[in-house]
Amino acid sequence: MPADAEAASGSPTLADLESRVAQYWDRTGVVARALVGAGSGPIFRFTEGPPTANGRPHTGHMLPGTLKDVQLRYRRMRGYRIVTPMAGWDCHGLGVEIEVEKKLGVRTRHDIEAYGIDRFCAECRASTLAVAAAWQEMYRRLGYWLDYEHAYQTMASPYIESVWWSLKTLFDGGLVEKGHYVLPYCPRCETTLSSHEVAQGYKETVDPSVTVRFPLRVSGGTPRDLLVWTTTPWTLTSNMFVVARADLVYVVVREDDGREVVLAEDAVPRYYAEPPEIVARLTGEELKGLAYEPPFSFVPDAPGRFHILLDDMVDAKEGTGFVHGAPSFGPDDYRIGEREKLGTFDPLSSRGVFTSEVPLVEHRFYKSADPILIEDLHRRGRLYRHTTLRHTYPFCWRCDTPLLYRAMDSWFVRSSRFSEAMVRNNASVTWVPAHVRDGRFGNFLTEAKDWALSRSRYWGTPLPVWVCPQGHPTCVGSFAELAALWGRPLPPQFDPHRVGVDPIEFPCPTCGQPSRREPYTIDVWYDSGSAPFAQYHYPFETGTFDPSSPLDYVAEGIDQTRGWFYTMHVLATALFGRPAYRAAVVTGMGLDDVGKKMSKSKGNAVDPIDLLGRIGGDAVRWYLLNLDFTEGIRMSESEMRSQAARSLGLLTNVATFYLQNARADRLAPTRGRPASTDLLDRWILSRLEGTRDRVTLSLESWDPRSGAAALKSFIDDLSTWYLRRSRPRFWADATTPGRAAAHATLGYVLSLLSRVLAPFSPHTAEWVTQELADRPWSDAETSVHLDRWPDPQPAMRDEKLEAGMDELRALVEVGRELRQRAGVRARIPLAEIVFFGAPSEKLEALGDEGATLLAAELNVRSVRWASEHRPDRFPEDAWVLRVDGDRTVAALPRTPTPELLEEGMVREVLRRLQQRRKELGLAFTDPIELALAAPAPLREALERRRAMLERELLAEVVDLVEELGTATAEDRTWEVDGVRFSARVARRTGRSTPTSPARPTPGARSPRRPTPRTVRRASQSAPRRPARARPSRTSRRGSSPRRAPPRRRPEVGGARSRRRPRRSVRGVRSRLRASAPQRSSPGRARAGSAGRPRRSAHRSRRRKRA
RNA sequence: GGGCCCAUAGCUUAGUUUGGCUGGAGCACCCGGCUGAUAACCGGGAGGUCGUCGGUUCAAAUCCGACUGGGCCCA
Repeated sequence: MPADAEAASGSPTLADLESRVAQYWDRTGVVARALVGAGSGPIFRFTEGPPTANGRPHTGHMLPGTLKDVQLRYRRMRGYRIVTPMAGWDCHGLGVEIEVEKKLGVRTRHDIEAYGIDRFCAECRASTLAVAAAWQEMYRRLGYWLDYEHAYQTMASPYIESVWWSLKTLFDGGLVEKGHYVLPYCPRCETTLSSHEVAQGYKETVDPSVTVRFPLRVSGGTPRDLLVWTTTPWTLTSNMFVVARADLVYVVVREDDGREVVLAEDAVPRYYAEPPEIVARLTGEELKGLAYEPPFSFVPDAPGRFHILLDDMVDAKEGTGFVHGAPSFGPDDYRIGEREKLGTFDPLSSRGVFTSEVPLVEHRFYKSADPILIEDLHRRGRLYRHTTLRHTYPFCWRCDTPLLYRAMDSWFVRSSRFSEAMVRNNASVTWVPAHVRDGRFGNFLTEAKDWALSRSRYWGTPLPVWVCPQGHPTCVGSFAELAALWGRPLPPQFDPHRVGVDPIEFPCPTCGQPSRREPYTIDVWYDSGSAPFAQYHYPFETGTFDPSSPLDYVAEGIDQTRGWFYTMHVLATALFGRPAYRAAVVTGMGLDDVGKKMSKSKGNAVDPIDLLGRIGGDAVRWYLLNLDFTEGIRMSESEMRSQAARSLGLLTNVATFYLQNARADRLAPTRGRPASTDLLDRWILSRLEGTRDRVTLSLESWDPRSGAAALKSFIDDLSTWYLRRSRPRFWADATTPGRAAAHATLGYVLSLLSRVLAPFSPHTAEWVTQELADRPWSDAETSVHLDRWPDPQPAMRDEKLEAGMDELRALVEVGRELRQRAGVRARIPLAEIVFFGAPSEKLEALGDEGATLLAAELNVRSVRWASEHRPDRFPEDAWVLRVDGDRTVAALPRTPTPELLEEGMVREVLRRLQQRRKELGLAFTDPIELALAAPAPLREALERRRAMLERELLAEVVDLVEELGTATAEDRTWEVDGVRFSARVARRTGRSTPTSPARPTPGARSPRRPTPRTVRRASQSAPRRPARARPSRTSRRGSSPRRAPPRRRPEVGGARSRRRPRRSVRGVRSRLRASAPQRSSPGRARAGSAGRPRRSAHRSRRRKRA
């Protein structure tokens, strides 16, 4: 935003403000000081969830960063020592490899090995660092303070050594084992895939849908066939059993050809249009153990094979109620095969091609074998039905090859063995939102499966297990241990990646034969789950890591429940027997501004760094913190802008006001409670204390939303009520005590508010703090972020006062509405407003000051309460407002007295001249020369108030004339209520330093007479610029007739309907009603009839009066 | 296909735990007013099938069920 925008408003834009603040932080080293922390305070354990370094950050990543930063700033201000605010990068993994593969133009494992694993990994390392730099830049602009210089990296040797230690610890406890397990496998890439890779590759596809006869082996009787349905006919080559469900009802159906088939009763409608002839009904239990003829003869017969088994995996929602089992090609199949000790049969090569074990389709890719196999079944009369099915199926997200689930050798963490402990440990975790604990996360734990750890890849932590030809595994837990086993020192630049460890062989400790490393890397999620201890190189260096203590706080996106939240929890439970964290906050994912998931392919992804550069980190943070962040987050730049303008912009404006006015008196903001007895001062201090309280509570309960809402509402009250009503005091003469009290109060409020705001909007809070400081922006290394969190000050809180003010503000609304309905502008003073009833206790608590405040806001001379609601109690020529339902009744005189009218007109003139001053770009300290032309009555009225005009306008010369004389382009003419007047305003030339102040009149408004120093400060912080050219409102008003207010009948009882009032008007009104005599008046008119006022021209009447 | 969560005005949302006043705000829009920090403020207006359908109840945004749409996770 250009500098002149700043000048126009007097406040900087958020983006400008932030760059100034960021420069200050850089220059003074405040960040480093804050990160070091208080030193002696209680420890707050924290670990930054390491972003994966294979893709640039997107806007969704700003949310967890914001939440974490809010909490860390708050804890620092509470005196905690953050252990540790270290940034971290998750460096390994297939994602990084793929980036590098693209860059190098290689596709297959063979290509990589030809290129050289060492060179390939070096590229991976470089790629990682480049991505980390982008993350750091995003976080920096967001104001997320971490120690980036000492960021932990999962690819660093010490980190890897810690991971090895943990693996060995688990291995020694029997929790890391080699197993044979069914995993998603890409036959083209020749590797298993991790679950999140598989999730990326689901696509709709068409597969064969075949129902096959499995003849039961029965001696004699009618032949009976089990009907078995599958969409993967190729797996029938490896069939070993059929599964039924014990409690399912199966029926035997006699077909037209006399054969009998067996299927689940629920499946009958899927196979028969007409109800078939059913010859028998059986439960699954009764079918158990029956033998059948396998569909093919490739699987050797062996005890237990080719029988009906029972399992709950079966249901009758689709298919026939029988599922065929091929242990090598399905997780359930494998589990049941293991249970029944049936062995495995896998006739596929590593590239997914049938071997000679299945001669019928030898050399065929598994998918393309289907038609041949189906044809063979058909020829042998085994095919019952053959159609196709459209469904979703996983494909390799890299090469689009259909994946297969296949039993493979793999290393596992046997997490299923300690799932109960994980559930137990989870019970004490505070989750936000709470349902995650027993919902999604809890479910994962209860059903925890073994964790497939090994990957057949290159860029990752190598699995530190060596195996000899006898199959004796040796798990290595440290570099020193490896050297000892090897019998010689590791090279000086030892790299524990594959390049460094693959060549190492050592004699098996058990049998002495040479052991070679298992050629796997481990799942990257194990790396990041190790962060809480591995970032310290525990246990080789203990540092501040305490194995018995969970982290106090973590926050990440909901996608991490199965990711980082889970792996940390598994490792914390297995290694340390405790939960991984005490509080976990889970956020929704980032969506675009129409609520769709952001993705590069859709082109709707916004670059967060660009966004932050445009609108600033505080605007983004403020938006995120005021949302329900547990749901999907719409990243709407325009919303961010407008919400920030409404709160943070208001605050900077209030601060600017304070600086321009209050600072003139050299009043430094006090840290102690200002001693003012003024009603508004006491009120805003009470509101401040309440706000501090709510913010504290929200941050203590890990959910900043209610705190942000409290801050928003406070800033609104500060600007739109406290400051608006306090302005006259700021303009009072310098010697007036009320002025000093107002200054002290506002300064104190801004100072304390900036501390409470600091965790939420660190830049804005710092700006306010610096601007208010004795030595602003000095190199004294002061910062609001080095301040302490404000202590509770219960004495400052006065809830009765707040309640009373709420009622008062509700009455203000009634009064304003009344004025509008009566057609009397706010600028024209009126003698009184009358409310019927008695002021409530709450309102009474505000005392005379309350009445004065109410009168001032409504521009009436007095506020009167009439106990009885009688027409003769109304003011002369009353205009009565009655609020139906609540039936607050209030009245105003409709006709101002001549004196009041005159005063009002003078104020109209004054107002336009002030506007003119502003148009001319004059500072409030610039003196002017003024020539004013008006018809006689108005001119005389102005003449009588000449001194006041001079004061208010800082006009050193005032010529009151009938006509301005020779017209100039600078002249302006207005017409108000039919009265025309003109003015010529010019900056007073010559010495611009103001001369002596106007004679102080007690209680009267007077312009500030700042000291020269103040003038300089004011212009420094808010350089003026020429006024923006914009259409003159006054001329517009002059040329178009004012919309007349609605006519109302002045009689009592004019009813109208009213939508729900704001604030607690209701309470005020119902209490008013209690004392209103005709509360049940049957004459109450229906809304919309008598109460609906007609539009009518009041203008002529007002003109007449004028 | 399964699990968890969500759906209130064009947008952001309060209210849902524990059913009960006429479902409140803010932004944007229209009319009017005010304004010496303000892109602000004040009054009025318009804008809601509380996602849909069904159930429980004297009474449902709120409790229950199904469905639709969205998000995440799993398959």
